[in-house]
Amino acid sequence: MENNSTSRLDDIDLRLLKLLQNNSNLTVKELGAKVNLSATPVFERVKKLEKNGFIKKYVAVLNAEKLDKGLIVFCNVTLKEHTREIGRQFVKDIIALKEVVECYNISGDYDFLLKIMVSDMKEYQNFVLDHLGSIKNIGSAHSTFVMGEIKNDYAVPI
Amino acid sequence: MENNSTSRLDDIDLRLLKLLQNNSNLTVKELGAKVNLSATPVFERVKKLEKNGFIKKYVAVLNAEKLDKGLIVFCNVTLKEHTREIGRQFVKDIIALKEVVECYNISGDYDFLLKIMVSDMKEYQNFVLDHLGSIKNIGSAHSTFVMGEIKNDYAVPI
DNA sequence: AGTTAAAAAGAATTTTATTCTTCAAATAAA
DNA sequence: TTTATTTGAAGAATAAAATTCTTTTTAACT
Repeated sequence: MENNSTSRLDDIDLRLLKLLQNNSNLTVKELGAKVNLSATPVFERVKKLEKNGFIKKYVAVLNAEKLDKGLIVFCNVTLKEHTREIGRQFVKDIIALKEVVECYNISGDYDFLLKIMVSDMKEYQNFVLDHLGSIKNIGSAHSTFVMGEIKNDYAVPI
Repeated sequence: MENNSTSRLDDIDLRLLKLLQNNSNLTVKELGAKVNLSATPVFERVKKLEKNGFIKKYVAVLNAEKLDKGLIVFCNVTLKEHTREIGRQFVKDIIALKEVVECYNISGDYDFLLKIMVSDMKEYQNFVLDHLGSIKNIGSAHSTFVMGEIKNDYAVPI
């Protein structure tokens, strides 16, 4: 079992994380030039950051518009009942819907916040009627449409 | 200027995109094994996907909890006035706030939806008082706290 | 069938990641 | 203050990957 005390981050580790969450294709040599180290220590630091779970994975960020998923909708939903079993089933159902790219259990008037990506209004309508609508125990659903994306870093603010 | 007609995606391209948005560290050889091609055509296809803008960038996904940014807050805000100039200034101010990792211009009762990442309630309070509070022309702000993250793919549903 | 263009494969090359060994600095013990 | 001991970094050597180049196959068209 890994202990947190084995992995204290110094300033250089943080700078490496910041650089990598903006561009993970930087070579260890390029990273080294930015943090004033040679390739080897950079390599070892990055491997350690991966091993200790600070870096979860490496992914390609795709262009949603070019892939015809340009309409983002936030959907607030409430459940009719709040038993553990009903919550569990809802979560299971939601995870199966590929259009739902994020889902959070939230405080306030609603129980869950979903972020949904589709091509357009028509596809969203179909999604609600065919998929969301058939999930059991949804009490209410309130959709908010994204008119413009101002900022999306895909980054933890460190 | 690139034209869309120059870049029609076939089934293999789509499979490559799906694979890469889950794990961009797969080698061209590994990708090839999954789509039944050798390294070279996979390499050429991926380069083309990058060049044509289907792949925006490659990033490391960090562990927010381990980096002490485990509290996610969605904040709905309205502006007092809706002139172009006031909107422009708000956007400029928001972009400068590193805690705001996403920002959308939305339909409905509010004007903007912000996704904010901080360590805990105390830090959120400070963020609201010191940063959000000092932005001009905010009419109202309504915070929704994330109690649990159910799903977060960082992926376009293709 | 024969010609041409596009896509794929395989070999060759270059670049990068990875490992290994050595060195220097910092820390702890004496 | 000196002497071990550990830690982090550097540089060289190696392995693996990306990238390029050439050849072959496939598919479309005449």
